[in-house]
Amino acid sequence: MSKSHTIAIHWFRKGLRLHDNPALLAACGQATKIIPLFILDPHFANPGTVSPRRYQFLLETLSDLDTNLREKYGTQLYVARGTPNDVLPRIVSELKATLLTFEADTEPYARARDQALEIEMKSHGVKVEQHWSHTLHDITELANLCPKNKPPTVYQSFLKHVFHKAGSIPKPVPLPTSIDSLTLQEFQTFVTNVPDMSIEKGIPSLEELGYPAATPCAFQGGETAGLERMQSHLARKQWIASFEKPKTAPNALTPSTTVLSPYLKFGCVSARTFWYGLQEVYKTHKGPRSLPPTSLDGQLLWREFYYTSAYLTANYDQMKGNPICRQIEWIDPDTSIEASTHLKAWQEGKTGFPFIDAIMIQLKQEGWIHHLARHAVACFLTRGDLFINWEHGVRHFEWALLDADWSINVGNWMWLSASCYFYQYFRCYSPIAFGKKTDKNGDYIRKYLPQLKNYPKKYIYEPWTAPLAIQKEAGCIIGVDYPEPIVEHKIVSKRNMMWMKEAYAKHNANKNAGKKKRSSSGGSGGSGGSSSSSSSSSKKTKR
DNA sequence: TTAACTGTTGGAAAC
DNA sequence: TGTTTCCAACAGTTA
Repeated sequence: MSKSHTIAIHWFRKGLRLHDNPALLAACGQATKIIPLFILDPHFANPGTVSPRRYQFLLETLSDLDTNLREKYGTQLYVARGTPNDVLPRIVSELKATLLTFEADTEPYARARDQALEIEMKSHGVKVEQHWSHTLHDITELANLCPKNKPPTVYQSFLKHVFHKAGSIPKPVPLPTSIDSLTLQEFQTFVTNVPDMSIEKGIPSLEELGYPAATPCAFQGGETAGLERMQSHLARKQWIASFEKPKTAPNALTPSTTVLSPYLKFGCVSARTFWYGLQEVYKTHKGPRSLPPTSLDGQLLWREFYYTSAYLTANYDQMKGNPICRQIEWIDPDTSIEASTHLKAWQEGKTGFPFIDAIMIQLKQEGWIHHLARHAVACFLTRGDLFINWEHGVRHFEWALLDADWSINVGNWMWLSASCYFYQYFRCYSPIAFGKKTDKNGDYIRKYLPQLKNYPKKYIYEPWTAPLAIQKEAGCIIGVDYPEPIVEHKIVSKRNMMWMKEAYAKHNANKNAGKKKRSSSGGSGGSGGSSSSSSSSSKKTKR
């Protein structure tokens, strides 16, 4: 079979795997020589926006990919430093490559980057091929199926009217049979004009990127570790078939869910491979299975839901100018000293509520917390207790989580803050009661807040209520060795519900005013006018 | 148009 | 110890 290209570059971004990688396979099918390339973009290689934990996970993933390319295909991963839109045109023209393949990406930064790149590549006479393999379906296809191209906000109707109309989910593609590449020496004889990309340096260490040295982590990055994790869970057929997310514990000492999210985020594990693995278990398992939304395949469907919603929503990651987001007058940490202190206490796990603080410490140490733990701390930061804008929560999670996924993270924050998708603001997580349901003894708190480990279980969730004698006996004085609670939950949560009620009333008033205006002006056709204008007048004083 | 129904995962008290 | 009931009551969908 003759191939129409001599040299192709397969650019790894997400999709950091060899299995089910249609873009890589397309490169192998069309070109004689393939350059597997990763680019360390300074936009991401940045201690301010990516935690050391997640960067370590990424570097482990790159290292695993490199090893697999060497051992299975006799090639390697080439790692360049620089901005992709600068690096790629230079490499392409040095190597005289005529094909560039990569996996499609829906995030705004990636969309803008890829669009500019595609134009640039065309001017070099390079064919660009994007393949959809990060999600179950091509997100643009799902977006096109959305009625009036409106972002979905209700899961069940998304499934009914959008997802189930998209046809069957593409089957994972096979591994490449071979990947013929260039040796580093050959590569370097081609690439003579780009010394600053440091390709010969290979995969960097954390220190090279300005991070502290790597430390042991519960979750090892990479396709190999990800597939092993997936397989070991798929082998527990009864557990897989009966899985119901709301029934798993946020404060289990070993994770009560799969922790495949970091691997799905980086594409170490293919969502489709996991999907079909699950379907195989459901098919062969005797007895009933749980169903979406709470089942494991239901979790993958949530992912499609948020990706589609994010793709169709302008200004998705902010409140202002975001058409699906309630406009709420949150207390601003930039102008309120108290709110800024509160935000900092929340980030550092020093709120004085052990359940909240233990979660925030686990997040910092391990880079992963259970979904319901995310609920508890997100509710606490926003409508539950501190009444701080969810955007601050997004930013902290975006920095700290191994699985930080823009579409899902932002969506969950809007959900929890009752800004979109979920509106029952009077249902509020208690920072004291919620954790007790699954951990009466407070073992989770004892693990992550060792200063409290000797507290009697009666007081472990609210240590400030313990008599001084007991505090002394436990070796931890509240206000000295562990903070006093920064707010009185009962009082602020009631106050916040009132504020939420006001914000909702205002929203409805604006909506109705908009309706009236439209009907009186004779329905001039122009849609979506309701986005702005809610927060203008009448400033409440909140401090 | 209206009204009933539904929405992945609440808390606290009563049984 | 586990299940039921009340609390106070929103938005989006469907009949």
